[in-house]
Amino acid sequence: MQVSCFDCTLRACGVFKPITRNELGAVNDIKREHVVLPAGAEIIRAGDEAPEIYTLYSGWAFRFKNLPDGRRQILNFLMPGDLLGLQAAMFDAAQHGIEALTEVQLCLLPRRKVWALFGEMPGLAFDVAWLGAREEGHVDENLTSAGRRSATERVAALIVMLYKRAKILGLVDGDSFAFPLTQQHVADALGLSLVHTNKTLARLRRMGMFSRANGSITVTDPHVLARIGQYFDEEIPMRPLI
Amino acid sequence: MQVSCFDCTLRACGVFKPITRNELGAVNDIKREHVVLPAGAEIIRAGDEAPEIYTLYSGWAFRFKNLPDGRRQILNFLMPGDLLGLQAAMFDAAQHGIEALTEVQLCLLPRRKVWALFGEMPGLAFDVAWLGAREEGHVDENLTSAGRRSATERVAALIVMLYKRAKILGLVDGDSFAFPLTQQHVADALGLSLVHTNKTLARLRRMGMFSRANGSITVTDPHVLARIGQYFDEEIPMRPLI
DNA sequence: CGAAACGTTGATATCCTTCAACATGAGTGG
DNA sequence: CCACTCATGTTGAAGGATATCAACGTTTCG
Repeated sequence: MQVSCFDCTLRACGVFKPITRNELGAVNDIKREHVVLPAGAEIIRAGDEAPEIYTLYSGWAFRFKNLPDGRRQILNFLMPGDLLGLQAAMFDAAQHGIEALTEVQLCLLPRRKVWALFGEMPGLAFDVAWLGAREEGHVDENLTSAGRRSATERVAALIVMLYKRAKILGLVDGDSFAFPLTQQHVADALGLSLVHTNKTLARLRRMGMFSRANGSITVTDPHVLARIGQYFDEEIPMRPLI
Repeated sequence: MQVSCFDCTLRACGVFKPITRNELGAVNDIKREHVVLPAGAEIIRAGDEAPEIYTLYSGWAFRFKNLPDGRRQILNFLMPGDLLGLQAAMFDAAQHGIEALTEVQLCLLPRRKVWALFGEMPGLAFDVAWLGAREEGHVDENLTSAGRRSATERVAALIVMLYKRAKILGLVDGDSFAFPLTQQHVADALGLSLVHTNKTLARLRRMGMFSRANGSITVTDPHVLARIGQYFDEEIPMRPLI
């Protein structure tokens, strides 16, 4: 199990922008525990007061909102290197839930200490804000899907988006990567019914856009899928530009 | 025209959390220009490189994305006290546009100086991150509308949301406030067609939920409208909790 | 083996979109 | 002052995309 931030394999693979040894030490100092939770675990519950902040070290999770009658909207997916609970920690109560999609390893960063870090390590404060802005960008894209893309476009755009993120993290092998979402997750992320999601996935599969086997997905041609999904992002660079 | 941050009428009306005289001085030092733009002006264009950051001093604006074929999704509305262009300034190019909904007054905060401020005034760095998190919360809510609410619920939720924000800003008189959106804006924010938006608005109006006159909207009963819209927020406090 | 979660498929219903036409009001130039 | 245009709002009819309902298949796992 991961212990010291100095040995962090995430950092080694270039997920984070380089930071100074001082900054890394400061992060290492405030990191409290290394938590492991199983798939399906609730990491943050809507309404939680004073939730903590975590770095997702391994595994996938998702952020979501529920309407009073139980309808669920997934807001965005979280992958290694993402910060969990930042928005929630800023307010007096979490406005959303976060649930683990796979087994996850989390690095606990007590909120008070993160705020304290703002004063001591301004570079890290910037990085925290940057991670928040990147997450907002993902939500923006998902809102554009739910609001203005057809079912086929939504599914295609979602798969490409996840593919690109997985690729950056080095999780893509050939053109395959582990895909832990059920069709219900896809439906709740895209604002579609389960049945229609199933039929849309089947259509794209029959078109040869992707294939699935033992929990993995293989994307035949990311560019074609991006065109179908009307999805064109400008590669967000890892290193914030100051 | 507004000149000094020390005289800022926004600050006087309690929109911002109190900051120290030092912090205020620092903000005042980096503030460059006071810009006035007419309704419809593009404040930030998607693809802009190195856009600046602004505080919206007066007026309304909105943030949006376009698909290649022109379909438009409005991501969130911006009201006085909001920070414009923060997300865009963090990356190498803006992933969205920002357009003025009414005539707007903007306070220009050069991005480089804002980043410099992170080092000198950690309290302000926190506030910037907090404003970003609040905006993300608005996008979350809009995504939940587009993905999981019916047309009637979406319209109701949008009106209540804007009502509550306007109320906090002191823009609500009785239960009326200036409402500069066209039905096309409402449609693009909610992911509905213009025609269906019109009919849904008409239905809610006939139900007596609200009325309109010379650019203003009057909400009959915010609580009823919130119930129709399945919209229940916990009042986000002005002052961040550290 | 049985149960539970997940996936698939067809039939039917409905919400929302699209198309088309017209109404209203503001601004503009003759 | 009128004619004109353009943006915006309104309404009805028809079509289509997506939801809902129902049933069954498949996989996983205790």
